[in-house]
Amino acid sequence: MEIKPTESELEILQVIWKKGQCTVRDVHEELSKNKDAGYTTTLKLMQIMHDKGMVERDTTSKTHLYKALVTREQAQQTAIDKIISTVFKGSTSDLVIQALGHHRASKDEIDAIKDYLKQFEGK
Amino acid sequence: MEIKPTESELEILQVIWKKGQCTVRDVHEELSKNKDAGYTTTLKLMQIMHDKGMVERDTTSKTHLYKALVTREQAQQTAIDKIISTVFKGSTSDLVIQALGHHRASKDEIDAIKDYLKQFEGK
DNA sequence: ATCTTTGTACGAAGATATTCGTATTAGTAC
DNA sequence: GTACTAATACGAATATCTTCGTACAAAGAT
Repeated sequence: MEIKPTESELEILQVIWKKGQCTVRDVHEELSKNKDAGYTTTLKLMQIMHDKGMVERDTTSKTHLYKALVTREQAQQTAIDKIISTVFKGSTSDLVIQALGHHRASKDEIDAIKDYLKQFEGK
Repeated sequence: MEIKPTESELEILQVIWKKGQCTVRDVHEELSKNKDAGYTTTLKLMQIMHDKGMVERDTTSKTHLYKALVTREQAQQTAIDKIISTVFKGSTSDLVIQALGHHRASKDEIDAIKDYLKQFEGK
């Protein structure tokens, strides 16, 4: 299945990923902090996401409860694949170096990456 | 200035970045290899990119010559910033590790990254 | 000079994404 | 029950992106 959330869908997914389970109102309140859109706009988007199979919902009570079907990891992978092929000429290391260069990582983060790289030692 | 090339614009930029300087025909031939769209579609898109200030063009001769004004590095940075904030919760190291995990990097690439990380040694 | 080829300009149709108004329904309070 | 509130459903307007047909202009071949 092809996973390609749009801009707005990603904003919504972020809220759902964070809270785990959401009503439309939950999502809307959260989005309202940064952006100003009508309640029914959020509702409609979430309905569309449901149609697309990106989220599931429990409709037993009047107020529906939404959960993500697309995991954050899937979305991460899709996003990485896309930018590696479109702007990084297929080079993973270019991406990594560029990322580290402009987003000053903390020492812990650097250490985490170094640890991660150790597994390639013997090769 | 906000740089946010669309999907199609990115495909075109890739060709321009690679060749440095392009006619519409150059770009179109290149795109035709993977995709099948009309010549005037490519032309129109490049005109729009010009309107948006993404490319400049030399119109002294009948056949116009296009150059990119948006650099690959800028596009890379924009792309990274966006996915770090939308799907990686702001964590650069998550991005790096996820990237390395799914795109088996070559030994040379790994080495390049290790070298790069050395500059953080003393900190 | 005319014909053919190759190019640009431009408008408009089609596709997709976003926004919102209005109608309706379910629950709550009185 | 009636009125009020909070929710969903749905259609339609708007915006943005993509595609292409048609018109016209410049250059080259005969």
